[in-house]
Amino acid sequence: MPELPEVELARATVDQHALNRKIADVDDHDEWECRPHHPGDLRTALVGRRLTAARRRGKSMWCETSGTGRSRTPGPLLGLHLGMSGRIIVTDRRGKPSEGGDRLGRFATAVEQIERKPVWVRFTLVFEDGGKLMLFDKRRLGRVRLDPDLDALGPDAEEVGVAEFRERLSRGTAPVKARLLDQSVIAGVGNLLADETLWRARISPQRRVDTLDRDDLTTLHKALHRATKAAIRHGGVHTGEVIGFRRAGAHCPRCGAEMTRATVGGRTTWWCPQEQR
DNA sequence: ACTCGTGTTAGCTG
DNA sequence: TCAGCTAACACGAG
Repeated sequence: MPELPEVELARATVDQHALNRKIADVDDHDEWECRPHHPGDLRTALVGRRLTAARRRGKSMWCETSGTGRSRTPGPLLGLHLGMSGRIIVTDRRGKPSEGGDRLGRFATAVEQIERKPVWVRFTLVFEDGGKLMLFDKRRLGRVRLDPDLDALGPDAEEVGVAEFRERLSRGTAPVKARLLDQSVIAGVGNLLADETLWRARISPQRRVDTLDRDDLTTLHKALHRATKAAIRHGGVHTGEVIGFRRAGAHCPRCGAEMTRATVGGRTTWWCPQEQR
């Protein structure tokens, strides 16, 4: 589920509903999700503080925290990574989930899921008012950590300018899709957003970056920007124009040619062999 | 039973 | 040393 658009929606939910509520308790028992911390570490670091801001770069999000008591010194950053299947759920004092930027009805499912699979709640902040911020993560590839290292991330895919994009993406000889997926080059592009972007730009995922000219890179930058914006607006990367056609026997929604599948950059990749060159 | 997967990363290779 | 690639991670879904 989570690529940049989903993480941005999660960040917006935290920003709108979880800030400035005092943290009364923390459930950080999941040693895998909270590694390398140990149970109680996050609790000790966070109880008594408030989240003061929700930030994001690529697929990584983090919250700034306040000082405790009289201390004005800010607390640690709380890093939240959704991994492959994580989602953030914030509830109010009555246990009702916040709507966030999400569609109607989605949170009803979230509540049902939590009730049906409480073990998939890997991390919880309990606020003084009784509400919670939960990381619900089926596959357990998400991560919670204090003061996460963000230095390895490239510029955010939604914000990077065309000149820097061209310069960073064109370095090396890898297939363009592998380069798009490399979070140290550009942060935020996942498997589906990469396929959507390349389809919009009419560029083959297998094209080596050293064969792309200036115009190709400009086109790609514009496609990435538009695909990302559209995904955020429509509620997730799965709403992309070509995503529903990433399956055997499907045909390109623009030209009708049969879609092709291969592994590129280590991930299952679908593209239109007619238009994407 | 067996394969696949919307993410990240340690470890290997040339 | 580095760019690039693979396997492994956890665990449910088909």
